[in-house]
Amino acid sequence: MVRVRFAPSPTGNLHIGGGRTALFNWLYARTKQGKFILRIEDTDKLRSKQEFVDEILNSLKWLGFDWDEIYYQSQHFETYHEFARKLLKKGKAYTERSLERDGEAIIFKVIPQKIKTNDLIRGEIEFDSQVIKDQVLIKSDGTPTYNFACVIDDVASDITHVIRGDDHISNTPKQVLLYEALGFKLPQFAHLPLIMGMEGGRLSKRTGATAISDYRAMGYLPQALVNYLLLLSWAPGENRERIDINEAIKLFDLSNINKTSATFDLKKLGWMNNQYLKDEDSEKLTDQIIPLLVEKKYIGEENFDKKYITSLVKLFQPRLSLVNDFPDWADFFFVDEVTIAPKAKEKYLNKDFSREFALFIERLDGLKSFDVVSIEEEFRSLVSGLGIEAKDLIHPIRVALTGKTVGPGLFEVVYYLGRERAKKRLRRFIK
RNA sequence: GACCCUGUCGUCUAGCCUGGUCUAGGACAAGAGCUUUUCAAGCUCUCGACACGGGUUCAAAUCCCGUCAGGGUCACCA
Repeated sequence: MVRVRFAPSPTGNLHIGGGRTALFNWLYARTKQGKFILRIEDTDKLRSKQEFVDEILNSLKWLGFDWDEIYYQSQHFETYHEFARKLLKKGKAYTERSLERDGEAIIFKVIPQKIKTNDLIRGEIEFDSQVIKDQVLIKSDGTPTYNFACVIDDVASDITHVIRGDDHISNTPKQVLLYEALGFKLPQFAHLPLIMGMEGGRLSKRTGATAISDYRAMGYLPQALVNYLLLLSWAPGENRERIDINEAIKLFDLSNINKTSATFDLKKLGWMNNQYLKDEDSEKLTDQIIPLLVEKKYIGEENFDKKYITSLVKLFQPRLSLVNDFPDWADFFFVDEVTIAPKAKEKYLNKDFSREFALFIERLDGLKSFDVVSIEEEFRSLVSGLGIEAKDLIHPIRVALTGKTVGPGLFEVVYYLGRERAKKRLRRFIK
């Protein structure tokens, strides 16, 4: 059975690169109906923090990656020592006492040889152990080093496929040497290409947010982020961009993962998010948006009309690229005084519309049924009577009502604003 | 510096394994236009790439070699 693992160290948040590694491991496990093991690499006592463990677990859950087992390295220190002692006894390792440190380190002797590994993504890779120094297994403080613990744990957990970032390629020969010295069977290795920032080099804070939780906070949908990440070194074929995770499980295979590192492109992520936002359940989205509106003091914490807000969400859904854009885009539905953007005023409210606005108010007052269709009918009849084009009045009215030059269809805006509020906003421009 | 990995539109990629169907396909971005209402939505169109040089071959994006470029790793960090 396929058993894979994702092994973050809780010395920081789960970042985009880690999320992608988790994704491919999880996907592979689900594709092969194997197990996905989460291993917390908390051997560094000083830098490991519980809050990071929580953060990583939450991010993973948010992305939708459930794990079958969880394993903490800090609970297995005895095992590391046991195997280190074995190597010592076999003469494959030695101890060393340094002047600056207390305690004794256990160090692995590297014997000159050629090491060949067959990587599932890159093919055959050959190393010469001459370039590898003797490896510390147990540090003077008694904690294991990364490469040693990694090997012991992968064996302890029966890991069949080690799927990890490209940056671990040069750790592979060191680990292979340890597998051989301990007489363990080698797993299959698969090294994923790295994700780069827009300016080249690793994705870093300078290039934008790196933590998965940041993307969550900004208003990206997990499905969109996962879909985007998936496309960053894998393609479902048939020129498809959107792919549902369950479909990906059917189509995924390690063999068609790219070898080339990919640049993280926020614009495409934004487009992807919009694709998913369009189809997202409006009520669910509303639940996500309500706290944002509360925060802006657009609504109270208790008394608000959820149905009404849901209707507004529906209005903006097709054109929203971030959930968090909603409060700013739809602010005119929630504030008493709309602020008119100077540029908007200059573009569409640059002359006197007193007569037109007054006539429109009259039409609104005369409406027996205040609904989107009727509003539009009255408006059309008004402009044809005035002998002007619809757009000549639509834009000025939109700016007067919303303060913006862009937004949902005008008649929907009037309808959801309500007759009285619409009239009040128009009157401000009647001299 | 040493070792390792990688090079198709600005970006993500299809094609490469199993040479001809590739005057290289799609998506994002950009630009232009359309939409009896805006665009940050939708539709249409345009721009735009096989890193370079040498082989092999009737034929190379596809196979081989070299160069160059980018990236990664060289800790008692993980």
